[in-house]
Amino acid sequence: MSRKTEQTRARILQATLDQLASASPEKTRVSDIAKAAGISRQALYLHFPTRAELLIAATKHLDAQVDIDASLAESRAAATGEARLSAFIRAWAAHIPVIYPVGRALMAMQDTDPEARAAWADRMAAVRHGCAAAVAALARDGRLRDDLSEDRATDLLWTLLSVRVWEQLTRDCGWSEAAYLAEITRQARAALLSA
Amino acid sequence: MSRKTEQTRARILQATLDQLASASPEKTRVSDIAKAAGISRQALYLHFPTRAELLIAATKHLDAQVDIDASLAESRAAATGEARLSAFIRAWAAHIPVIYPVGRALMAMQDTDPEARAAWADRMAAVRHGCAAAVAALARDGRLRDDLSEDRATDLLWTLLSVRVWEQLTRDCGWSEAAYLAEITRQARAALLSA
DNA sequence: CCGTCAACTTGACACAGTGTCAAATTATCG
DNA sequence: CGATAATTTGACACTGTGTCAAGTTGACGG
Repeated sequence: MSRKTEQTRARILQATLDQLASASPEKTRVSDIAKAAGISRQALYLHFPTRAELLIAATKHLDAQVDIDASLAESRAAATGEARLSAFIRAWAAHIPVIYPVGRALMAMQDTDPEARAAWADRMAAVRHGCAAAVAALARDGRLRDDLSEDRATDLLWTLLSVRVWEQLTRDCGWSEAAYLAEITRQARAALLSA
Repeated sequence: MSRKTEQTRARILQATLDQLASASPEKTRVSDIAKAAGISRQALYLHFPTRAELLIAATKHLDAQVDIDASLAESRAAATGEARLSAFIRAWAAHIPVIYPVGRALMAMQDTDPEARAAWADRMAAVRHGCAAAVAALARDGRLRDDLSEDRATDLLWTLLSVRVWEQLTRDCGWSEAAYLAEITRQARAALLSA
């Protein structure tokens, strides 16, 4: 892959993210993205075989830029389970708005494209993994609600932290991100911690 | 509107609900529904102008069949705010699986069709109204968390009871409906009630 | 300075699904 | 039975994705 190919590829990916962020993701067409990248629609297909793969690649491109692992470092380093839970929620709450535009596009494709479905499921599985780690830390401290298995607790936390919940609270209900963070943290503690 | 027209209309609506329930709603085409109803695709368009309107009509048809108001009677009759909350959640939890297939189809169209969006938003607004009533009853009893406005509390309950949350817990996580009901009720109490 | 090869453009087309139209046919109802 | 409403058949426009082929541009090595 030549220097130029790589440059164009990056340009397309950036144009994809820009376009998704500015217009409603669902009605962003391949031709819109190509135009934003300054190439023809057909040229875009020389780099990415399908719309779904383009979106998936854009997600990875975004990941490479933001380095989610760094923001999770605080969570991993936490001394107690409770601290770990708080730090995890804080990191994730800060991350959602970043991935939301492309996430929305990917979610909208879930029904029609199995690849997009798998890609999004994969990312959500990573979040679930983080939830599970926080739950395990709580359990280790003996702070997990005793009528809840770790699996159930993970399901609950994962659902509480889902993009859909964030979307409804911040977009439909108009909550600020700070209000979301505060209330969801409280909610997660109420859901998981023993009395 | 003649007898026959009404019969056909009802047959189409029922076929729509059946089809939506048996196949994945997003990929149920107008032609599939017409076939299930035993008429031609074009004949279906004589009764419903667009796919969106058909889905909306199917939702109303379903409503007429199930009589949601009756199941909410217990909630409205509740003596205390807490009883009202529990009864409301119970009624809604029983109702979600019923409306889920058509709701899923409507949700999938939200991005492309403004009418479908409005129709679904309207139904969700009705749920929100029920949430608000339960919250108001709690407030009247002085049982509402004092650091929460009624609006905020309603937002929270409404989100907790959203179809997406139900979907994730019961479909993705495999929770039984009973488990969903128990945990969401607990969650709602933890979210709203003062200590 | 000139080929060559890769990247890109232009324009055409197939395909699926929605929605529209007109003409012919079949039911239904008074 | 006859008028009219309901339905069928078949064709077509439109949108967006994805494919294909032929021609153009430009960078780079010899």
